[in-house]
Amino acid sequence: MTTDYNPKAIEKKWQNRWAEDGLYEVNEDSSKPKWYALTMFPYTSGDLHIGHWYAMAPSDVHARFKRMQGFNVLHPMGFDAFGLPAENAAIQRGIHPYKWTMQNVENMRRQLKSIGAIYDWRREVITCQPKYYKWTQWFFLKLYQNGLAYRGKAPVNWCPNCQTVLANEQVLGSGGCERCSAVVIRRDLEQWFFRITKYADELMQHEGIDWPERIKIMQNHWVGRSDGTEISFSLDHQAVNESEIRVFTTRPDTTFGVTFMVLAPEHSLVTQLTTSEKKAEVEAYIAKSRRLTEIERLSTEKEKDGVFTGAYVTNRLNGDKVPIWIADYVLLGYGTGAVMAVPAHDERDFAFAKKYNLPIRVVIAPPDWQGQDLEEAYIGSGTMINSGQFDGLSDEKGIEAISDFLAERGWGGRTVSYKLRDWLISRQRYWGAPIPIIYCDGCGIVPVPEKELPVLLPEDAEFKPTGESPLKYNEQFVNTTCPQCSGKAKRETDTMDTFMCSSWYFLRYTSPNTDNMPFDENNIRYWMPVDLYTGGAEHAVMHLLYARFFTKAIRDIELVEFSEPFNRLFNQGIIIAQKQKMSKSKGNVVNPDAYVGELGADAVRTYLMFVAPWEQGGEWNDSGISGISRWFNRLWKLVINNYKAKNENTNKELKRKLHQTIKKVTDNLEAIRFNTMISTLMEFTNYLGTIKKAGSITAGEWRQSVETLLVLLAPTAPHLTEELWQRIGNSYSIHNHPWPVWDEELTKDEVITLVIQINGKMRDKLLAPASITEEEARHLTLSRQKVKTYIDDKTITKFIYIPKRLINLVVK
RNA sequence: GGGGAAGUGUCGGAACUGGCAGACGAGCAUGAUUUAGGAUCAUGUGCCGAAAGGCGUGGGGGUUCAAAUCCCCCCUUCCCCA
Repeated sequence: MTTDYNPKAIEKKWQNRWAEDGLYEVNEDSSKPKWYALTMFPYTSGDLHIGHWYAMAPSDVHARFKRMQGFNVLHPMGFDAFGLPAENAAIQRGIHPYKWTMQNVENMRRQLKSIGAIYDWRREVITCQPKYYKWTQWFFLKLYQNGLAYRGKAPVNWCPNCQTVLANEQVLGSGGCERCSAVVIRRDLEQWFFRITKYADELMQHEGIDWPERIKIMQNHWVGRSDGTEISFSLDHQAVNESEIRVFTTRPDTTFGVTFMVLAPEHSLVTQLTTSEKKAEVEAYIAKSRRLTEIERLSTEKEKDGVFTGAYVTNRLNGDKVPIWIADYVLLGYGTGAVMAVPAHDERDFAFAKKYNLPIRVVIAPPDWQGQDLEEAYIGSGTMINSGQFDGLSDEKGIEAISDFLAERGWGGRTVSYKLRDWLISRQRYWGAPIPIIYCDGCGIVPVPEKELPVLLPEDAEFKPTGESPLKYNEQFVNTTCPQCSGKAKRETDTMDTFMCSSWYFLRYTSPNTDNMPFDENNIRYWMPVDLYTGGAEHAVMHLLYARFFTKAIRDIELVEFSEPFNRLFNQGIIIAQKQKMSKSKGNVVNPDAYVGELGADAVRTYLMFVAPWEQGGEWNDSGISGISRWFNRLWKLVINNYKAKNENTNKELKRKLHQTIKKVTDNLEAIRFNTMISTLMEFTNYLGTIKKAGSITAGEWRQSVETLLVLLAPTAPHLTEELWQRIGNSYSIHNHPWPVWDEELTKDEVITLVIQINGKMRDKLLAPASITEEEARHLTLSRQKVKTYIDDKTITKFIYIPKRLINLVVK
């Protein structure tokens, strides 16, 4: 039976067979080492594009490799199914979010199956299903009971178009909404928060986990720990109870240079402090700054402006009266919402002082400074001056000395500040997990009892084009009774940020059908933590930081025993087309289904891995994928057509090439270097091609070589190899075949090429046995005719010999 | 402005701890074969040069017997943050 390679037919055939046999069903098995290979689950957008393939196909290859190596491999798949687009579809097209989402799931599941991955669909997780979000709510209650969830008022990013709160990460650099681009404004709302800041320091520690350096750096920037000093300025004001205003600074050594103070416009003391003649001006300024986004306020492009409140504080170190200003470059949420301004030594303060003609007092002497006015802020180091008893100290020593001095007198001291803020999880939306909280006039905030979970989303919700949450107006949902006093009460109508759903889905895969707990303890102990987590780098600070926080939080609640969910993280790059990111508007979107239909899933999988290093991302190119197709066709014929041996002696070179190939393919897979792994397999195929023509190995060697090649290629091209495996008369399934091992001794070359350089330039080559000594090499080199013409009448001043590599003669 | 990654043929990309630059694939060229197909096979393909040879990894300098790889300065691109 010799037919042509027909990927369409064989792929369908084997996918059906594998599904029928449950070949990839995975169960806990303590007799095998486990391997948890996780790919970030996709959002239910409706269509599996080439970017999904780029994320999923290579990770499946790696998981299959581990499986063949004898690991019990969990490589699950599911759907991140809550989120705004489903709700927009409901508003625009009148289709219920659940229906829209599940239709998308159907389609994407079908497309996912065409990849030919080892997903065990019995373990599928869909976050919008009640059996899943019941446990999302349960975790909320656990966090609440343990003081890690709280309700608070806070200025939030509000998109007037979507009518919802956005996380900082969801606001574009331009200050627009991530989804609709409308200008985001600031607004105060009662919200639910998770106390992620409690874990700020632990989140900056990545010891013991193998993550890309740049992701760790990005997370640490996001947490933004800054060690500094808090300084109290005394306040004496009849309208205000407080007797001080505290500021945070990393430069307490410049405290004698403070010439004004700046408060955030939202600072709680501003209204009381403002004098009557300044009131109108201040109020106008506050109104103006409310319209600006945080990004705009902090932008270095924007000129710093502000308003004097008419009030003063006193600098305790030198008794100076310091005027209090407000300016929008100071944020309430960072530090104390107040900064001491030292124009001589801070760029922003300098610009501000120049603009409003405020004094500039130098307290750190710049090099060669003669007392003249500064042209610009001096932010470098130097000796303290104009600082009373601290004069003469270096700025470094001054930081210590002043901090200590303040601490002794109770005027402040060393402290730590973070950029990280608590995680705001409330969303004024329908399509998310409802926050399981009830508000009772008598009892206050009452958590929904566990036995009443899940708090279901009402099916009869009405989706208004205004975008307001339908839950708010659903009487049946809102009105309830208090679990404590049985009186009339109202439900929380906000739902949870979908990052909450994705903070624990990897736990659910271990026990997707456990119904009395979110997961089975034994299964968690068996599978977790994830051994290899792969996905896009765009999740560096959001999902990955939240998932780490969540894990640490439930560790402290004693639900799990580990601190880090993902041992090794790997970020794949982005697949582009025609030098650009793919997008519908550019019309350069590559549709994987079309290529799968024509050239096969195996070719698409292989091409995506071959095109470039996975972490780098690559450009889709039609002639590139046809190169893979050609290789498969050649391989097909090579294996199918009979081999005629013209030699009965075993071939040492073949054995060496075979073992070198096994070694390189294995090492490359382990290191996640798929492109070179594939080129190694191509080289071996080409080598077998020349062997076949010559008939230079025995029939037994031929069979062994072909079988090994198929096994090595099996993770990459699972359908093609299964078909050929069967056609050469081997038993089903190649995917249960153990991974080949190599013999290090057999990989070593017996004959080596020594490169001969003269003065560092390559002039000649020498074939020699690997066992050659330096003396022999020198002798052989000097007797070469070509070498003689170069050294001629010159003298050899140096003879460099690098065993098995080269000889370099330095001549004069 | 700060942080990170990267610059290698016509293109995607190889090159282990410094040791033959350009593996593998694409493209192109020539030839073979064929019931003109985006098939298959063979050969060639960094640049200059007739050749000998010389020059070549963004640019400039340095270390070294030897640099794509290490160090310093500069330029460009991309990503993240402000």
